[in-house]
Amino acid sequence: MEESTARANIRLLIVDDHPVVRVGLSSMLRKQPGLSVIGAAHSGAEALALLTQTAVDVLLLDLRMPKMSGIDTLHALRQLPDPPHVIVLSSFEFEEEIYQAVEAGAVGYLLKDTSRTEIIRAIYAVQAGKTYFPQRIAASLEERKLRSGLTPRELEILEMLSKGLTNKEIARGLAISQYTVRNHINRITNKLGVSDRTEAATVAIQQGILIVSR
Amino acid sequence: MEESTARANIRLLIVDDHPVVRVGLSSMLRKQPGLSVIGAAHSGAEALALLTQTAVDVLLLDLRMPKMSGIDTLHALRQLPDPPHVIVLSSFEFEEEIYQAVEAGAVGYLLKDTSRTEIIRAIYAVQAGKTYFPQRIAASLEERKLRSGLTPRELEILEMLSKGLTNKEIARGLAISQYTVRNHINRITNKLGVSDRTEAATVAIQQGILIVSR
DNA sequence: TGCGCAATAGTACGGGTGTACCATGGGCTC
DNA sequence: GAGCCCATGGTACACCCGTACTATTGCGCA
Repeated sequence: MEESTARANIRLLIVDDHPVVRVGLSSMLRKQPGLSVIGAAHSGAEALALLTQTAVDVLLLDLRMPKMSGIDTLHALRQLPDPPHVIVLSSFEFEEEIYQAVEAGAVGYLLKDTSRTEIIRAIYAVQAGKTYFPQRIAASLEERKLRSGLTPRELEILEMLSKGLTNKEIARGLAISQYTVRNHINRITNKLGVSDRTEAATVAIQQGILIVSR
Repeated sequence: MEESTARANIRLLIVDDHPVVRVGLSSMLRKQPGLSVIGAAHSGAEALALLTQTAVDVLLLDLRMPKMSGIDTLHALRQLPDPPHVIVLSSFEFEEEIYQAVEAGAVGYLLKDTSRTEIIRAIYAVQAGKTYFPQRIAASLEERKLRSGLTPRELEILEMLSKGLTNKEIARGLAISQYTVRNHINRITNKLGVSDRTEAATVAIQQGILIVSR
């Protein structure tokens, strides 16, 4: 909780492992009346440490960071008594990533190619308790599951298939029949509108249905 | 050509579609003695227009931009009478991308999570006619082809296979025999150390051998 | 209670895939 | 010219895959 009347400023914390982005965001936001950038952390851990000492209203969080990812940080933030509103920053639009971030508690999402005005708009929106997603993303967040339409089981099999496992191997791994696996894969390729398992794997990666870990 | 004695400053041009990055780089570099940021373009086209009017020594170029990509911009730059030294900027380390950039004439490469000091070091290096690549990347640039070891033909087939084409379809597309295609694929899976065409596709995407266009 | 859906398992069949070979010709280098 | 790699084409064989069905079970929702 915070003193409600004595302060007009929204206190911001920037978390990004890229110096360029930290400097860029700070420069963009620090002289904006109504906002005050109280810090810029280079890691989720540093941000959490800062948050134990200082109250923060809105946190701008990079998703892709080494060691502790943005998603990890989001999970940790939820343990705090009075967590800030988190706007997630990402360089590319990777739907699975956005989806995970929202599940983990993010209330806003911005691509890094967003204008100063829109960033500020997003900050005010989330501070007011609203969510802020670019229209296209708001729609795709709803439609994402429907779009792929894959069931949990199908996603599981899709992931195994993309690793080069045969139907038999997948069947063994899941303790089901190879025929069932084949049926699942048949539904997967139908739903994705692709011709075979190979294309299913690449399309799934492209669409962010599958996350490739490097 | 440029007046050789009257100027000590290295003239920089920043090209990035992300306002955050433009502001960040400008802030980082503009007050550095010896450097002078003469502009920040949001597209390759804008940069090329600027270059017809002003001489630039070093160009900091984002690879991933809408419409005209960094690679496209590099190709266009090579047509200029006195092209600047280009340092390529990227958010992620995608080897195929770096490789293409180098082929297209980039002499330096920086991840966007690079420190101010290292960025400045890179600028001075390329201005002096040297190349600048983080050590790991310099090594991988050499080893990349060896690591995958794929021939041009194999890469071509790998790309087609990842789109779900069958051996016959690939054969038809390339006007060769399906047996030849199968032999190529056999060599591809052997070289990549994978079990089948599906895993070959996903591994190739992971390693940046294949670029997924969204 | 009944309907729909997900997950399961199966059969039948045609065609694709992967492996292990062998073989030839073109181009490049020593 | 010999040696090497690349691309090409082929045979034989075992196995995998994709499609088209059918069918059963269990869960959740109306």
